Amino acid sequence: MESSNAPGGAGGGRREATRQKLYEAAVTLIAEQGFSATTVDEIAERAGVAKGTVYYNFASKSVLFEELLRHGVGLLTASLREAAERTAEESGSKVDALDAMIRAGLVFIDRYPSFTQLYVAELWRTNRAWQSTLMVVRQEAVAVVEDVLRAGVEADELSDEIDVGLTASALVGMVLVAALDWKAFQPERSLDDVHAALSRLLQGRVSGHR
Amino acid sequence: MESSNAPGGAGGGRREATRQKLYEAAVTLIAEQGFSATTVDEIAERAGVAKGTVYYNFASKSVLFEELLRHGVGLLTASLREAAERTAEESGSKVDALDAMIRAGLVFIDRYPSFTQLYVAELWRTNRAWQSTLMVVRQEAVAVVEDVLRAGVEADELSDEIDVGLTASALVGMVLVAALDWKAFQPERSLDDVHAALSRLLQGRVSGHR
DNA sequence: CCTTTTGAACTGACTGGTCAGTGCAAAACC
DNA sequence: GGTTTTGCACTGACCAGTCAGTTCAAAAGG
Repeated sequence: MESSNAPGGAGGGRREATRQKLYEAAVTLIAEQGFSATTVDEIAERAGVAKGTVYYNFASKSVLFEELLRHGVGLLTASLREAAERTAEESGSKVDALDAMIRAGLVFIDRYPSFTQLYVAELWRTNRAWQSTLMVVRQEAVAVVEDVLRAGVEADELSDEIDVGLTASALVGMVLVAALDWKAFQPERSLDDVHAALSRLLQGRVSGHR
Repeated sequence: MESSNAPGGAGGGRREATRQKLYEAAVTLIAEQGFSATTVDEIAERAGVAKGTVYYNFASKSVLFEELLRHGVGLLTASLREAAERTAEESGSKVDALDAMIRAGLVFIDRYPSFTQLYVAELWRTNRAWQSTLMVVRQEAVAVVEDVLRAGVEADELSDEIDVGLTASALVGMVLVAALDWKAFQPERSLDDVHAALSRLLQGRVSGHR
């Protein structure tokens, strides 16, 4: 017996493929309608599986959502960290690293706009079942930015008067909102274009005549 | 909304008072749970009125929500515009005006955190009944920031290379996310403190050694 | 008296979750 | 090799509960 299942990690198991389909179906539906307005029947239908399959793969609707959150933010965090490290090797400049992370953030949002939207919509809610999951996962992502900021201060490349936590939040917000507006209202613009505008803002070349 | 009254347009009619109570009840519940997860019974109960009263005052749950959105963003827009105009009279500097608007934004979020949260959660959704309302109302608010940016470019106080629309989005995002994180994770910090950190970011005193 | 509110009962549609049963490919057996 | 068994993955009808919205007679309120 011992037939199918995924040994080490992401194999091509039938199970894993089904879960992936369910993630993809759930992410767009929940982004559009919100968690509560999205029914399990809809998710199953869009994924092309039966409702029972959803409950075979996930303990409940909430659990499906929580695992989806973890999955998505995991991708983002890895991408940010990779961008920061790659830049660190090449240039050593922390401002360059921040800039690279901004780009990585934009690339992520460009690829997974629905996930981003859903994440933003749920992040500041209180009293929800998955709130603790959300907090943990948020901290993981923000911490990557904070680390770079802190390193920048230590390298005397950034002012030591900055508030690391708040500045990290503000930078994340800047990218998040600009990117969501981009995808929502001007999807034809290029990523480079958007990146350039945000770079300018980051490097303080907005106020102060050039 | 959240706390006090400030009806904005009406005297102390009994009807208006009831609507106000319903707004206040709805805004916190929907911010916490989302629109779909919030029941009309809950809203009525928290407002201290009978369910029939909700339907006497609003055609439906959605209409209540839409009018709530209009009401809230109206307050924000007025506040932003007022801050910009007041600063314009006093100093004439557009950067000062932006700074004043940042503060006005923070004050608003400080006073109505639930409304802000609910607004963010709904803003980028698609295919929802109130989407057009939301777009209109968003544009009203962003336009205030854009106007100041444009004036700043014309006065040669800001670089003419900036992208007005995107920069406005980014600034709004910066304030929004920083403020929501502030209220959610460090509510004990003072508004001045947060404002100072954001001012620094606005004026590009982060990168570049002082 | 005319407007507003009450409060409880009712409906009809919808939803999360369940469960007995099916299909099928690898494993065990002869 | 051919047959039988095993159990994973999946199915979809079904159930018990929930909710938006309606109705209405009666009570405040002003």
